[in-house]
Amino acid sequence: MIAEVIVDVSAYPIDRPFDYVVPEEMRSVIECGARVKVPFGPRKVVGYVTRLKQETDLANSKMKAIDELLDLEPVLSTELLAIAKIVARETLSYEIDALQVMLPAAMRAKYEKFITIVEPDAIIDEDLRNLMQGRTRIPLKQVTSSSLLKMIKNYVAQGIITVDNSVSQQTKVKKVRMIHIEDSSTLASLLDTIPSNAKKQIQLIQWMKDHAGKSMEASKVIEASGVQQAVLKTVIEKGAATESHEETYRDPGVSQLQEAQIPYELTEEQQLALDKVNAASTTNKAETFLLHGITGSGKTEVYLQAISHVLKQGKEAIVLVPEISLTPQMTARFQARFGGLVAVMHSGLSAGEKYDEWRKIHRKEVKVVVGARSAIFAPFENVGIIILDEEHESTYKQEDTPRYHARDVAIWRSESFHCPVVLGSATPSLESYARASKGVYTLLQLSKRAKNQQLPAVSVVDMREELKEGNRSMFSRQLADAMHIRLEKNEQIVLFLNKRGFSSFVLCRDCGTVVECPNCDISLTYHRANESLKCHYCGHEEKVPLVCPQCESEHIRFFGTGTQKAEEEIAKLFPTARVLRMDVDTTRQKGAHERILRQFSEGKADILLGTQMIAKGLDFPNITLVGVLAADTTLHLADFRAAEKTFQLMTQVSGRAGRHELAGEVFIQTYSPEHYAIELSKSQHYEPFYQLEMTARKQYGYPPFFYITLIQFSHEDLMKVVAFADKGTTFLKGSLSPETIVIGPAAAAISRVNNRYRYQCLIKYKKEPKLIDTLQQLIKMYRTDWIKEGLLMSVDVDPSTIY
DNA sequence: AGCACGCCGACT
DNA sequence: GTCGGCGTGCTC
Repeated sequence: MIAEVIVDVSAYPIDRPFDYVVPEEMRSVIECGARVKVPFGPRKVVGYVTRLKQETDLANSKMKAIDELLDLEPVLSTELLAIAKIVARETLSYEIDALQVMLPAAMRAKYEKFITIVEPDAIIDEDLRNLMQGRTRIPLKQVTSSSLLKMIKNYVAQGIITVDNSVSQQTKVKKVRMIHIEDSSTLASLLDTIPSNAKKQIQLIQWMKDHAGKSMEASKVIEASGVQQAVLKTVIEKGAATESHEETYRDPGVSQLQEAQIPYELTEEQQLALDKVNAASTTNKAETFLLHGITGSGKTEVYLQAISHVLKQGKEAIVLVPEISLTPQMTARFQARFGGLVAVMHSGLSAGEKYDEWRKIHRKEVKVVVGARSAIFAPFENVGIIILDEEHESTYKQEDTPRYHARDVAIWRSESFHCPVVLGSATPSLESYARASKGVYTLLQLSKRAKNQQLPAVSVVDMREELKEGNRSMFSRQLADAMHIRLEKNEQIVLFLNKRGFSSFVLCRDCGTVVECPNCDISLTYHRANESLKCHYCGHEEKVPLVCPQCESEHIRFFGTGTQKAEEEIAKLFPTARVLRMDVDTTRQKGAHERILRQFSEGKADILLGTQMIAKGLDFPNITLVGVLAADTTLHLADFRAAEKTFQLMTQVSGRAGRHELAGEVFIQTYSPEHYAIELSKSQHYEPFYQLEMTARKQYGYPPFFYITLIQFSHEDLMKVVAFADKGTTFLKGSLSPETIVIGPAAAAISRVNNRYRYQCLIKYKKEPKLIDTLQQLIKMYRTDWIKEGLLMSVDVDPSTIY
């Protein structure tokens, strides 16, 4: 028997299956999708079995045998193996990368070199003896001094020391010590043998008699009986109980926010949508739905009931949410409805916790997974429905290899399982809405709010007028007045600002110099907390200059507005208001999101001030006012999705107000009130925005009218990057169809990051059968020659941003 | 990607 | 003379 193995080496010539002989003893147990340890060249690596066969063209003499079978139960189903092939092909990534992305990071192999002393007596050196401390095998990386390293090399040559490579897994299954208490008669007779001065032992056995025959965790026994660890140990040795180590799951802690468990009564629209989705799941139809529902229209309830429906058929459900730690309310709702059947997967979990959640899915102990992007690869084998909430979110596109889009993977998987996909959004991506309009997806509309509340009244405030009237503050008079009223009424306010930090940049008013990052072509951001300037691209940090570095003028000051600056201004204007700030700086700690949101939900603050992350999912009854401090920030980005992003953001943020009994009001402050993305977010009407934006996309040749692929080049040397970008672009132009448009090369919007110059080239096409092939050739040239000259090149099919 | 093999300069 | 620099080529 021969196994085709994809080995854990990300390199161009290695990106193909290698044949290995399956040793006799593995033949009855080995399966596709299992991990194996194999010899590869002079070393050992982990690989994935992708096929088992009897024949090979390869000379028998070349073939080696599998070293070790790592999984008796395969970690990847044949379905996921097939999906990995599709992902690798469509995103032009290595198959091994596509396979690895499907598994929790904790399962990835760890490679470490070790040195082993074969002849301890031959080692005379004092330093080496000290380092070894009597051990015969230590990791090579513990040897730090170069003189010792040299010496070891010598010993290796003489055969006194050997170097070996260990391939281990980072995976650790958490074990707990369980105590199994004997029956009461055993305990009673044991009690007679305990000397009367051993009071603690007697106390423990007495306690055990009340719990005779039971099994419980050692820590619980110690806590409940009130004795020390040592006493327990002695008593066990005397035969009062037995102990064992059992597997357990780490407890990531369930969100505190709870919701009603009973399904809500559906509105007519919701029921209609649900019926259509249920019909598809009942008849095993791979149909993609676009559930377009305005904010507060109760999309989640439709998801929940559609999931109930598939669970009743004995199938599983995958639910994707943009980034789950942002919406603890969402998870809480799923857990309240489906209880222990839910696994949660998001970036806030530790590697061990993720691994445990993965194992619950793999063992089919849960039926529903709620998670961020990578949860699309949940190892279920009988999926009945896949849901992507907020389908327009760009976080569904992975920004590094494999650059897959969860929406695409969802549709591929739905075809394997013959199950429906539900894409839900109040502001669908133009691509999805266009597909729904063409009938590729089935459009489901929810046009009314579920509890029949009014949409909030949205006002657009022209900040140019404010400036003219002499108001230089970042709060317009209208917004400030509205805030005063809410504060008096003890209602809550959400303020949205799309920028963290204190202010966007530092500018000299005499010579116009903006302080820029020395490594990147971007201005630095002022951070109040440590009086520093930070680069958000490379992490460069420096002290705030007191005088202009160019002209030495003292008239150097901060411009623009960040969340920290806003917080300060609020303190000045509304001294009594209690403010919570939520941005990447205040939420870096684990659980900080939940803590801030809980504080706000418990009414411990009047104002929640935050960036992007507060736009989604907040659902608190007492929020009646939403203010967008600067709507323009996303509008003028050099990206074709800028208008769409702005409209989506405005609509999402506005949707936070007045979701319950109290009516909501929204103020959008902007310097471009006439822009259609802002103008139309006032009414929250998606359709007119869609029509206008489609006209613009058509005119400029962007998605959904054209597909796009972005090639990025970067090099430390400006001349070299230009030369390579030119070479690449010329090649593409010559190889692709004449109808395909190749734009560039041009300098990227941020033309230098981390001291590397960046150029890019954009391919636009409606139909390009040669695309994948041509890109493969380009990548081959890069991998074989260009990379050696220090060039970095990336290919992004269907990029989320070209900026 | 790693790792071994192999062919030329500066040191004990 | 040897140590070690990194160019070249291979991995079932």
